Amino acid sequence: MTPAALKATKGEETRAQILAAAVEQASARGFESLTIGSLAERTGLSKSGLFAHFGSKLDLQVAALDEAARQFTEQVFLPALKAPRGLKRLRALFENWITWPQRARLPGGCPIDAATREYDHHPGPMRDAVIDRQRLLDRELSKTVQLAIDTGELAPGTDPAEVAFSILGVVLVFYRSELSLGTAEATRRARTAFDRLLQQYTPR
Amino acid sequence: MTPAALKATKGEETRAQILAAAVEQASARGFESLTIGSLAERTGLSKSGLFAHFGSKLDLQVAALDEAARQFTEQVFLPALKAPRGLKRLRALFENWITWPQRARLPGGCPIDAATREYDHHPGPMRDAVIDRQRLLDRELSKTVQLAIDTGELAPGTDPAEVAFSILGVVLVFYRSELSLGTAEATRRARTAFDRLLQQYTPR
DNA sequence: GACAGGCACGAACGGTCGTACTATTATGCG
DNA sequence: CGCATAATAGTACGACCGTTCGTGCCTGTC
Repeated sequence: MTPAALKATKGEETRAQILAAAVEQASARGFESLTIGSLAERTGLSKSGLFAHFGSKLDLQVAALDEAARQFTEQVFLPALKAPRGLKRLRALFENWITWPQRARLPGGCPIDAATREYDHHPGPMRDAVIDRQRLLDRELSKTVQLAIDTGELAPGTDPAEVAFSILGVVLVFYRSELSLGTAEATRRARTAFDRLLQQYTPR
Repeated sequence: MTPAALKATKGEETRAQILAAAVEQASARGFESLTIGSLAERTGLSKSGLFAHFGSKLDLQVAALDEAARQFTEQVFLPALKAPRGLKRLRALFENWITWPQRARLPGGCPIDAATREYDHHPGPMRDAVIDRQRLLDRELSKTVQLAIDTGELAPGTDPAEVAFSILGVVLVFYRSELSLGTAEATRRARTAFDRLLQQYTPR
């Protein structure tokens, strides 16, 4: 009926709701916690009814990871593209990144962070998907850094991958410290670390 | 019999073996994967025989976390104390830290890293233990940084907690990048990031 | 009004989970 | 040695796991 969702059949809508719940749960308790039963209860479906939307539990997990990545792209990466290329865009990306879990109502923190740790050393489709995402992220982050070099805001000769590596470090320690330091304090520290990091690479 | 383990009864020995296996498994698949059955098979005990060593699964998990922390202290922190206080000790600590999983034959990476992500947002004894460990680590790391300020190797007025925060970030991104970049490349990048970080705070 | 498809349901399966209980074996001390 | 006790095995339980299967409700089409 609604013009924006012309092709959304009933089934697709239900599937989307399931995946939304799945991402939320994965954020809090990890992708391994995505059991058919618990998700069925959460969404008000029967186990078999929910199961029918995916061929297997593994497919469900992969779909949930894809959905999480989609949300990340949509809410973190794409909005940053509105900022002018260079440092401003890099800063916007960083800000979107560390505020994403709160904005997206993912109380358990970044689900992709969770997935990475869960499947890093666990061969299978989930690990493959996780590594792909990680490499993609690295590449996009490096590109964003490169643009800041091109604009002259970062020193020429700067290794974009090196900067991307360190930025990811700041994001990870932010996520980790949020609980022990509190969000406000962790945010403050993360911004300071980010600023000092960039300052290192700015031309004098 | 052995003079070093005078008071080690049979049961304590078995318990130690169980915990060693548990830490190894937790490193690879997380503490939530520590099931009675799988550990019993791993150690050649029966389910009930293994279970008798701990009152519950939760106790087993907590004991495994304690054991992992003990190993970390023993193999990462204490050896660094042999280095003279200041930058040398800080560097030794960092080096021990990022090489620990390999040296300790923990193919799944740092088990405490795993535990932190698993229980960050999951109230209960495991989370309490994890947060305690994290705060303890922060404190010890900050102290080590402070010593490098005292020796004049880092600039006076440096905030030790700020430096500790960033160092932890480098360690985390190292762990994460090990798989996608390979250990050699990740180690190289981590060392570079660590050096540049310290350089920021060295008196000119 | 008959029919077809998409969707969800309930019941049941073999399996593993954590955890009680009881029984059996191993150990270490006098 | 003999015996108390510690250590392990055996068995059974209810709960939940992922999955399969048969069934019925809706909705839209001829």
